[in-house]
Amino acid sequence: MPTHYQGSAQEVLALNTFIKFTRGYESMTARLAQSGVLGDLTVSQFGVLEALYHLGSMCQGEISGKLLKSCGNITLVLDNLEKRGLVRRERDPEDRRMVTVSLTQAGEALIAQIFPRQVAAIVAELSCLTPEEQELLGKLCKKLGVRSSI
Amino acid sequence: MPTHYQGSAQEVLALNTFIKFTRGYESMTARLAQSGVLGDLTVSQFGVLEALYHLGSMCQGEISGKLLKSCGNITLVLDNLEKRGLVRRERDPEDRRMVTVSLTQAGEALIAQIFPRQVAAIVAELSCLTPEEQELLGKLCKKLGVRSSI
DNA sequence: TGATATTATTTCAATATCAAAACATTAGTG
DNA sequence: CACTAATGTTTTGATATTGAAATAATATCA
Repeated sequence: MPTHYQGSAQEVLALNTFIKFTRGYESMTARLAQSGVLGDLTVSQFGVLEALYHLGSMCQGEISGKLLKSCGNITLVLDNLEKRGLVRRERDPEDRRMVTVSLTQAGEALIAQIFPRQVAAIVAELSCLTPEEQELLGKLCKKLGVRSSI
Repeated sequence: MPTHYQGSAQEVLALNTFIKFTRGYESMTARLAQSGVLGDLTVSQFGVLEALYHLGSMCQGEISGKLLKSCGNITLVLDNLEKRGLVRRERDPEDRRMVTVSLTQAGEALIAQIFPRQVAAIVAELSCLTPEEQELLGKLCKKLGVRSSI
């Protein structure tokens, strides 16, 4: 479904690229989410557990930064994870403004079980690209991602 | 921030590609949303207006399909657009299960004003890639998008 | 024709998400 | 020390999003 927009060649190219990029991302992540690999975790909950698992305990602001989500959002996601006993929150005794978040045993066990399955699902999703194509896609996306505001 | 996962070369490549892809998409769309180009429209509302603008009136199920969103979601987004007088809903007299959605004059005027600005913002976002790179990115993303479940 | 299946939309409950305001705590400065 | 920044988190109100259940309308077929 290319754009119907009547614009310059540059505009049409950029728009079509944007549409394919967006649809590629959205359809891929939708398939991953629907694959059942995450069990009853939401994508956000998985993201938080995965960050804590691989990077270790950190405060909420750091989680917010890593996942590119607002602090208010992280507060809610952590509330839900805490209710289920998957993470623990502790006020930092050094600086009582901050809350240090860490995985509980249950949280660590769960993410240790789910993460490899998610990796397998991602490998399968990307298997339609050769290793060279994956490398290339990564490089192009990196250029789009890092752009500090010009 | 590459993956910290200790896996096979294939797994590490796929994961790193996935991370760059995700971050490229999320940081780019976050910048577009924050650019102010959309005024007080949300991204979803813009998506609906844009589809109606370029593809013409259609029923809710079609909108849902084009935007890859659930029908329940589209119902809500349309409620909000309808409150603002930007779209009109009419039961299809041929098949009264369906609701045909069309732009009002106000809706058409608004999207006609906003769309070119959004195009300009997208062109600017993609300007860090050469036309050849954009072409290539589009091709790679298309492979990821169209994959019917293997 | 009448029972059943299919299709389109809405409703509901839960989670996500943001921006802005409110709070709490710490840091800095005169 | 007291007043003011700045920082980190929570709260609030609005919109988004899904999946499942509920509704409504149409199609099918015995």
